[in-house]
Amino acid sequence: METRYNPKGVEERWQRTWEEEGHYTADPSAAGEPFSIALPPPNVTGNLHMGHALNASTQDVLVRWHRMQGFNTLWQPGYDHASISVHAVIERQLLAEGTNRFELGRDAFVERTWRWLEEYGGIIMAQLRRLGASLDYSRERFTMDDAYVRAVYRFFVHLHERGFVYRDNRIVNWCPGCQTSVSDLEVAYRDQDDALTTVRYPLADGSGSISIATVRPPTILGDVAVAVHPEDERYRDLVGKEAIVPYAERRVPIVADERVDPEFGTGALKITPGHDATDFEIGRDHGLPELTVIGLDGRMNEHAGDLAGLTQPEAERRILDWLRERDRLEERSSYRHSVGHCDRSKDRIEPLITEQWYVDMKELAAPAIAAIRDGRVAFTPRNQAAVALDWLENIRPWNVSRQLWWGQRIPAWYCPDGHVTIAESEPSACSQCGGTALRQDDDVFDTWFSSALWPFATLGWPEQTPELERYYPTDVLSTARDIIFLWVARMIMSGHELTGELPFHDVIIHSLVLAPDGRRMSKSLGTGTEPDEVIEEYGADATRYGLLKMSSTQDVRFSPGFIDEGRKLANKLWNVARLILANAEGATPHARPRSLEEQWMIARLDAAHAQITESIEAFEFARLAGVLYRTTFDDFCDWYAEAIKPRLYDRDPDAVATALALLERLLAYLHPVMPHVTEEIWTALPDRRRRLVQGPWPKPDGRFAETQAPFEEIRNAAEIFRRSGALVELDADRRRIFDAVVRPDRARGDGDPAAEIDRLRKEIQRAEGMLGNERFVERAPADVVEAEREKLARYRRELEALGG
RNA sequence: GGGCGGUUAGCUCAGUUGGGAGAGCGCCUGCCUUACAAGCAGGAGGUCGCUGGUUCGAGCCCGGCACCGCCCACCA
Repeated sequence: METRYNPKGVEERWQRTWEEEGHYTADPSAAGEPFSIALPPPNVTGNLHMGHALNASTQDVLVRWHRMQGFNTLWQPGYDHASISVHAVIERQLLAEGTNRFELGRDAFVERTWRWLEEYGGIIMAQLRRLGASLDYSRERFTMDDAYVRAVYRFFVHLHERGFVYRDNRIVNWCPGCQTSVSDLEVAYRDQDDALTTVRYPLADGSGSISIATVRPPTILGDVAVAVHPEDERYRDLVGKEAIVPYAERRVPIVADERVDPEFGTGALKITPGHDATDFEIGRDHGLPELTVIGLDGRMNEHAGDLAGLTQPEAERRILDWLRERDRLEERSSYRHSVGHCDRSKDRIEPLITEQWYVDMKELAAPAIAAIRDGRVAFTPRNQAAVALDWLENIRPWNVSRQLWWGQRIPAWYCPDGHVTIAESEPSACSQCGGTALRQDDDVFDTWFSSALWPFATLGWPEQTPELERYYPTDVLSTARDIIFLWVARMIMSGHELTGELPFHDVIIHSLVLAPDGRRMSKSLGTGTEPDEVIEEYGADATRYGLLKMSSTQDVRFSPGFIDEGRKLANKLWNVARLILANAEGATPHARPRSLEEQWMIARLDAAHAQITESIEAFEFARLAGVLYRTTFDDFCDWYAEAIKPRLYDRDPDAVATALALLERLLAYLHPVMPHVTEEIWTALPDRRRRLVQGPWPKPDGRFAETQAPFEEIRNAAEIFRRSGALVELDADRRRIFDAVVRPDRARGDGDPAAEIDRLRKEIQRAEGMLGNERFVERAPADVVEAEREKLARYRRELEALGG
């Protein structure tokens, strides 16, 4: 064995072995309590980023831990088809080839996407393997699998039968780049400087004018009204009159509406229902027409008169010139406001009125709200539940249609008479008139419409498969904060609605990994660090450990320091194993822990067992990593291994056998976090009949809890010795451990006893002060007071030992 | 506008019912010690953001303020 642990070959070899031997493969017919997690499906085109790696590490701890305890585990992998992201990639290619999807045609486009995915998609599973994620790779699912599409259709038909599905002309967030609508949740608002233009609208009766501020002059052509606040004294007299829209020279009513902010601009608002969400609402309430002057391509459309066909900046120039010539341009000022951009393409969102499919979610939200409220779905950290609840309680209709080609095409068919038939498979005739010339809807579903079914559609729903029977509901869902609404809330709703059960009972919201400078990790900003690079440099075990250590807060800056800590831990473990194994030849398998340090180490492992169990059950992975580090470094290596070293060199059979037994336990505890190095060492232990990956998970011994106190004495004595060089009275047994660990020849011994005496006197003063305070003794908890008494006694003993 | 989180050592972060300020990295000193120099031993370094309050006692609980990050929301 080499003196340094080198993870490279080791990790790759074990990853292959575990998978080939089928340790990850779930068998619904096998014994054991089920434990299952559905991996949040990464985008099929995506690369593993730090957030994925962190999330996979935490899930793998849970999965491996349960597997070692004999649970029948399934960690379900798969991909999301990510319709809009994939579109962006393919369309960029087409653009480079001087064509576009419309020239190519729908069938060819979809065909090309499939081919491209076969070649370039699906690299994340390879990256997850490299991390050591124990997913059942044989069960990979895709949201575009035939069976999965059938589940999506069933979902839609079900919602339709329940009466929740409808079509409507509403204002949507239109992305001109992607040529589709996107949901509110996929619009990112960014501050941007624009010009605020104040324009005079003449009153129709010639009695004057009303000034209105806008950041988008081209939309003036779509104005159908002017609105003021009903309480606004300045304009009270104008309500009910008419104004003339500039350029269009159209007469429109002046209405009163409370949604107008009298403080903003001039206090008068132009109403453009076709191009602004608020205006749309106001327009509907006042029964105003809905006029669209900008087309799906972002250019002025046929309703824009002589401006038709122009781009918006061109139209804006023409309108401004027109206004200037007639002295209706009152003011142009710089104005900073937030503007919506498409999350995917970064194009500026164009609010437009289009016909879309909607799902009324109110009834579906109610059971989800109840489940979160009463804890049947518990969030960790707890406060994230409030975030989900707030959204669910104010839930709005879900626009589920997208004007894209890559995705599950909406199963709605139109007959020439305009009737709509919704069915799970292509109908032969219109459900209303029996017409047979049917045409399927062109749109596909919002990507999240299919991911909402992930925990059960991957298991074969709506078929009653053995997998569904055995592994559903799943146990835990682990994901990042940014998709609580998009995904988590919707899974809860759809799961309850379709399966009658909640899809999981725990939701873990893990930290967001930021770049070292505190910004979001992003390839385009050059602030990203790829997990692959980190694994290459430090190894998968170290990476897993480091990521878990980073997982405790809401946001965390990526720092290699934690990964390096993991590398140290793996190396330490490797070397202490070498120490024990180098002296283990011919060791008897019977472990008889006789000495104090052996018993103490068992007690420490018992304590670790309890802490490990608590941390994992509470999903406190950073704490788990800390416990493992301290148990390995401080307890096992610095104290126990040092103390037994002389006996190991003497090949004391009991010491060797005990050391092997304890190492075995330590390896098991570390395995969920650092599977590779632990399995590698495990295999070198004598008489291995099974893989560590299959357990067993060690049980606490429980016999030696009382050994902790005398061992503390030794540690305290060593502490004093190191600080002051003063020798401390110990009995022979304790003296032996003390000598083995402290090694006087190594310690400097030139400490200052006077300083230590000073320190102890201060401590004694403090403790005496507390214990002398009547209110403390009366009011503080009894165990706290007792602990102080013990400390005081100890300090006094130590002081005495120093001759102070 | 509403909500969530953060502010502790030079850096990244722990700190579990309020009771002796911690870890890793970095820095300084001494060691190639028969597992490990990716190591060992020792050390320096902090008014726990500011400010009131509760308490015998506050990094922790309550009020206010400042700054940072994120989420939600129809400000033209």
